[in-house]
Amino acid sequence: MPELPEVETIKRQLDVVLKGLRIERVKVINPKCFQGDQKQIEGQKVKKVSRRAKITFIELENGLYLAIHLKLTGQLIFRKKEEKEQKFCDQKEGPFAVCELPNKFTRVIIRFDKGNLFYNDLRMFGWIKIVKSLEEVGGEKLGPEAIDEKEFSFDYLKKVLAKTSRPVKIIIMDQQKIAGIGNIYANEALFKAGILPSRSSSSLKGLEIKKLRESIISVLKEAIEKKGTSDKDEAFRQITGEKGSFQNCLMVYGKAGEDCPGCKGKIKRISLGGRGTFFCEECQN
DNA sequence: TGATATGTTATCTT
DNA sequence: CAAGATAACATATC
Repeated sequence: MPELPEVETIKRQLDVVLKGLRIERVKVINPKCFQGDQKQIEGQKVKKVSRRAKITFIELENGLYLAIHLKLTGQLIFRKKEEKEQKFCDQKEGPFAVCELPNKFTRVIIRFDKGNLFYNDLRMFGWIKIVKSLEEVGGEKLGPEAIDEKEFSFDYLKKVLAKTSRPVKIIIMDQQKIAGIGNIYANEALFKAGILPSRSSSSLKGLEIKKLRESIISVLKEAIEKKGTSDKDEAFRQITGEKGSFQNCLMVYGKAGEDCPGCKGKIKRISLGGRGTFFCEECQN
């Protein structure tokens, strides 16, 4: 699902494509997904596109932002006006195929002078909000960015983990403590660090904390390079409609019953905090 | 048919 | 009151 690497991929691509374009009209097909008065942004030019945690911000020249959260199944697809041919069509068309746009899951269409930005969202958990600041979408509550090596320091992580005995996986997924990690990368980072997801946070030793931090940073950065994860059923697409490729690099996520890549054992699955949790009992402790 | 998937928040419990 | 746990949100898939 869209976590930091997926949103970063979208942010980078949108910044290139939208910068300087003018919003002509906003068509809200499903009002549940759009908050604010679209007249405030019609006619505005895009200054740049940025990201905080899993939220994308389209910054406009009048100082307003379009804040977008994709939640579980949101997609942002940009199609140039003259681009009739639909690229990156899935062989077998699932609910997340973007061959034809708009489709039945298109909730908002933002028409620019040079193309259309389609917001698709099957489950409609996600949203687009017109805001004046990050605070309006909870920005002040967020912890440091998980890929910010300065802010997300060893000392910071050590301090956060020392405060609680809850499972370490739950803590690293808590956006108020560290921003950007979701279920996929929490599982992957813990495997890479050799730490069981259920381990009490306060029981981690200095060396384990160091390894966990390094694993989080390296997994996220590699996933950004691979342009995110589009697993079997997954909604995530780049703004062209193309899938990401980090699903080919997953070690444990979604692999219950399969061989562990590090030993002879099998990947186990448990539920932690109501989320699927994947690990190897041999390699993680 | 019902269990399952997920990010965030609201709400309940300790 | 805060921390922690859990339900709710929507819907397609197996």
